Amino acid sequence: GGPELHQVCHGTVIRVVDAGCFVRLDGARGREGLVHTSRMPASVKRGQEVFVKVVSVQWGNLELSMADIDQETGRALPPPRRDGQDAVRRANRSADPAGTSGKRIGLSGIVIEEDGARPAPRRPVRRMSSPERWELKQLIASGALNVRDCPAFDDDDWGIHYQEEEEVEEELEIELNEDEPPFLSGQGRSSIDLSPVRISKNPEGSLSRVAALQTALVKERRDIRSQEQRALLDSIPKDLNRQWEDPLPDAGGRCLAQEMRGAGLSAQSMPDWKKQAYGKTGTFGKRSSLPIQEQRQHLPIYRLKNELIKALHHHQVLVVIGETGSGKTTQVTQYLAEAGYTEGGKIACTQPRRVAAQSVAKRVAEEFGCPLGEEVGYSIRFDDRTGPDTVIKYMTDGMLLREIMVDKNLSCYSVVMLDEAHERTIYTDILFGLLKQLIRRRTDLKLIVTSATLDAEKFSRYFFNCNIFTIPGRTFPVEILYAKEPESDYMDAALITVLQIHLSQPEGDILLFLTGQEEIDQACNSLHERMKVLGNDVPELLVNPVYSALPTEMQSKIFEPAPLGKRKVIVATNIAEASITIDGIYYVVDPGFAKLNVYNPKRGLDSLVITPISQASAKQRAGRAGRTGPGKCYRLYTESAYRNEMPATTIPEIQRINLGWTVLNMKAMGINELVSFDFMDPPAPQALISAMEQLYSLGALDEEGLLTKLGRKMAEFPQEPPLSKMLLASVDLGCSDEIVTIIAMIQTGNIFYRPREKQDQADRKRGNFFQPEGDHITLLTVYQAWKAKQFSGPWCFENFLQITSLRRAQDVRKQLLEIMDRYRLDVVSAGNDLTKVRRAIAAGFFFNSAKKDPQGGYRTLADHQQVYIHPSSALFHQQPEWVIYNEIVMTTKEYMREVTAINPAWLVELAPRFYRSMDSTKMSKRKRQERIEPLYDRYNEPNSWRLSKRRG
DNA sequence: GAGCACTGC
Repeated sequence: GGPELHQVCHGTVIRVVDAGCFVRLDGARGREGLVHTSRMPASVKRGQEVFVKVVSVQWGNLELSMADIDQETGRALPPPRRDGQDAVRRANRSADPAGTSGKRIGLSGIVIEEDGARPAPRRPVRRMSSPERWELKQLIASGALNVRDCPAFDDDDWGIHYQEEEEVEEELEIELNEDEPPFLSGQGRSSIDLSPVRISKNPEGSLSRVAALQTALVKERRDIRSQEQRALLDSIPKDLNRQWEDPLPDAGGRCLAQEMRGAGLSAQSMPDWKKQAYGKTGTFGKRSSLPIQEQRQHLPIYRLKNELIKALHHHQVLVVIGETGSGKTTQVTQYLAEAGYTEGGKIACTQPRRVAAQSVAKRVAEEFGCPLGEEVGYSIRFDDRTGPDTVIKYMTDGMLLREIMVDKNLSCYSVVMLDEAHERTIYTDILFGLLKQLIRRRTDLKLIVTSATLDAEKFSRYFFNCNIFTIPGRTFPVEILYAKEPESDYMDAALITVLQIHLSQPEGDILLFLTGQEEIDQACNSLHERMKVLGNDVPELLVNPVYSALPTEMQSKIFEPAPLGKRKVIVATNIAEASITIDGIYYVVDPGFAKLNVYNPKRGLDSLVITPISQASAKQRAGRAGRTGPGKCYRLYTESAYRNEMPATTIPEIQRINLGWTVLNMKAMGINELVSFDFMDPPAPQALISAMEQLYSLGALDEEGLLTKLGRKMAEFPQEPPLSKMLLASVDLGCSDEIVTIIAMIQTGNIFYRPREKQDQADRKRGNFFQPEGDHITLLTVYQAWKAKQFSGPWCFENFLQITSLRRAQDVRKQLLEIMDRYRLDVVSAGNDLTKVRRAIAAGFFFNSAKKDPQGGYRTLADHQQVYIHPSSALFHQQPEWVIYNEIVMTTKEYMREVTAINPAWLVELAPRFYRSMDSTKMSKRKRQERIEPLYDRYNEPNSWRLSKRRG
C-alpha cells in the first residue's frame, strides 16, 4: 500500500491511480484521500509514482500549510501558546493514535508541487470565517462530523490556528529593478514619459470623434443581435426531444418541433447573404487575349523606355513615379536587362508583399520566355525560386534586408529597385538608410525607388535631390463627391449611400471600405435585410464581403463579374486598397477610416485602433473606381475634414511599432549610433530607448549598450527578441526541442478553428488539448499530437485545427532548426520535465508577467495594469497565482493570450536586470505611494493611528 | 465568456 495521509510529508512518494483532475492516493487506508493536481505535471501517468513536495493539506475549503501539520501524525497543530503549553500539546499529540487521524482523510485534499521546482511561495493561511466556523459547529452538532476529525480541534479552542497577518508575509514579493541601463543614464524608463504615438492629426476633429463613436456602435449592434438571438431561442419551446408526451394528436406539430431543434445553430451562423456568396464557383478576372509582346507595347511605360534607360545611365539614383497600371513593376527590370545591366550583377526588385513578388515574377518569366526560377525568379521566406542563372530577382523587402545583413555591399547586384516604396514598410525604411550609405561606397550600383506622386519630392530630397521620372498611368478620371455635413454614424451613412447608388446610378459595381470583419459582416447583413424590404421591383444587389480572415475560396468570388442586370457590391477592409485589385468597380464608398496598429511603448502593448485614414489612402481608395472606366468616389466626410483633419500620408510603420527587432538587427550590423542613423522619418527617441531597455533586460546589450554574444545569436533569428531569448535560454536549460515547436506555434497563431455554427463543438475539441501548465504547453501538445498522427489532414479537420496554420508552424520550425544547426545550438528534449520549458518561457517573456489581484483579474508586474485571462485559455478556470502571457489584446477587456503558470522566483533568477526580490526596508516608489499615510492628528503622536470619526 | 486591419523575416 501507499502512504496514508498522516504519513504524507515533504518528499512522500505517491502513486497515481487516476490521471485526471484529481489523483487518488494509493493505499489501503489512504485511498479516499485526494491529491489536487493543479500543479501536477501533465506528463504524470496513471500508475506512475511521483516524488512530491507537499505544500499544504486541504480541509474542505480551508487550506493548511505543511508548517501547521504535525509531520508525524498528519494532524494540524494546535494554536501556538505563549504560556508554555507546548509540552502539553506534544504530550497530547503522542497520545493520539495514528489510526484516528487516518479517518480524516475523507475530507482532505493535498496540494502538491512537482519535484524539482523551487518551492512555491507559501500561500498565506486563511483565517476561518465565522460562517465556516458555524458550519463546522453545525456538522458536529448533527453528528455528521466527529469532533476529533477536525484539525486541531481542542475542545475550548476553535482557532484552528492561523498565522497572524504579519507572519504571512513570507510570500515572495517582487518589484521592478529600477536601475536603468548605464548606457542610457538619465534617459531610462523612469525619467521620460512614454506616451503612445500620436496617430491622429487632429484629435479634436470630427473624424476622431466619429472613430471613437464607431467602436461603441459596433459593440452595441453586436449586443442587440445577440439579444435578438436569445429572444428567438427563448421563444422556441423547450424539451424538443420529448415529443412522445406531446398532447397534440396531429403529427404536424411534432414535426415542427423536431425541425426547430437545430434553430439557433445553423441559422445564426450562416446568414442569407453569406449563403448566397458561397455556393458558387469562382472565376478569376479577365485576361487580355493579345499576344504577350503586343501587350507589353501597349503599356504606357513602353514609349518612355529609352528615356528611362538614359536617365539611369547618367544618374545613380532615380525616383520613379509610376501610376497604377503603368507597367513599371514588370517592365523596368526587363528594360534594364535588355540594356545590359545584368552583366555586372543581378537586378533586384523588392515588393512589400509575398504574393506580389510571386505573381509578378511568374508574369515576367512568361514575358521573358523562360521557366520560372531560371533567368527570372523570386525569393520569399520559405520559398526560393532562383537559380544560378537568375538575373532578374523579385523578392520581398524583408528578404533583401536579410541579404544586406549578410553582405553589406550587396555585391551580387548591379541594380536595386525598391518598388512600392511609398508603402513605407519597416524593411523599406531601413533599406533606405542602408542603401543611401551603400551607394556612396559602391558607385556602380544603381538604385530605383518607386513612389506615389505625393512622396516623390521627399524621396528625392532624401536621396541627394535625385531626378524624378514620371510614368503616366492608364487610369480613368474619378469624380470625387464629399459629404456636406460630417456623418456621425459612418456605417449607416455608408449603407444608405450604397443603396442610393444602386437605385439611382447606371450600372457598375460598388466597393465599400470598412474597418474590420465584424463591421463588414454587420454591413452585409444589413444590406441584405434592406434589399429584402425593397422587394422584387428593384434590380438585385449581390453582397460580397472581403477580409483577410475569409477563406480563400470565398475571397475569389469577388473577382467574378456580376450577371447581367445585377449589381455587385464588395464590402472590404484595407485589403482592397492595395493588396487586392478588382476589376469592374465604378463606385467607391469611402467612410474614411481604417484600423491601425499602434504600439504603446509605456505599456509594451500593440493595439488596433479605428483611425481616420490619410489623404494618400483616400486617393488610393478613390483610384480604385477608375480602373475600368470613369468612376465616382463618395467620401462620407467633408472636404474640410479631408484637408484639415487627415494627415497627408499614413504614419510610417517605423514610427508606430515596437522596435526591438529592428534595433537588435541594426546593432548586429554594427550600427551603434541609432539616434544619429539617417532615417527618412526617424522613430521617436523614446521608442528607440524603450527598445534598447528591452534588449538590455534580455541580456542582448551590455552596460555600454553594445551587442553581447547572446544578442549576436538572437539577431540570427527572424523573430521578436523575446522569442529568440526564449529559444537560446532553452538550449541552456535543455528543452530546445519543445521551445522550437512552441515558438513556431505562437508565431503562426490561429491554430484553433472556430466557426460560428460549431463553436461549442470546437471549444470541446480544443479543451481536449488543454494542459494544466498553460497555453504554451497546450500548443506543444497539439503539435506533438499532430505529429503522432503523421501530420494528418483529416485529423486536423476532426479536431477543429487549422491545417494551414499547422503547416506554417512546421515551416517555421524547420527554418528555426536550420538556423540552430548552422550555429551549433543543441536541440534537446526535456522529456517529461515541463518545468524546464516553463522556465525557458519565463526567460524570454518575463516582461509579460502578471500576478493575481485580490480585487479581481490580474495585475501586470511591469506597470500594474489590470488584465484578465482570455476565455479561450487553458487556464481560464484555474487562475493560477502567477502567470506569463504572450500578448495582450484589448477588446471588451484587456485580455492576456497564451498564458502559462510560473513560479515567481524564476523571474528574479532569470531576469535580474528587470526584477528583484522586494527589500522590505527599501520599498519601490510605487509601493511607497500606495502605502497609506496616517492623517495628521494634532492631538496625538504623529505616528499613532486613529480610527476615523464620523459625526451624525 | 470571447470577436484580431494589413504585411513580413
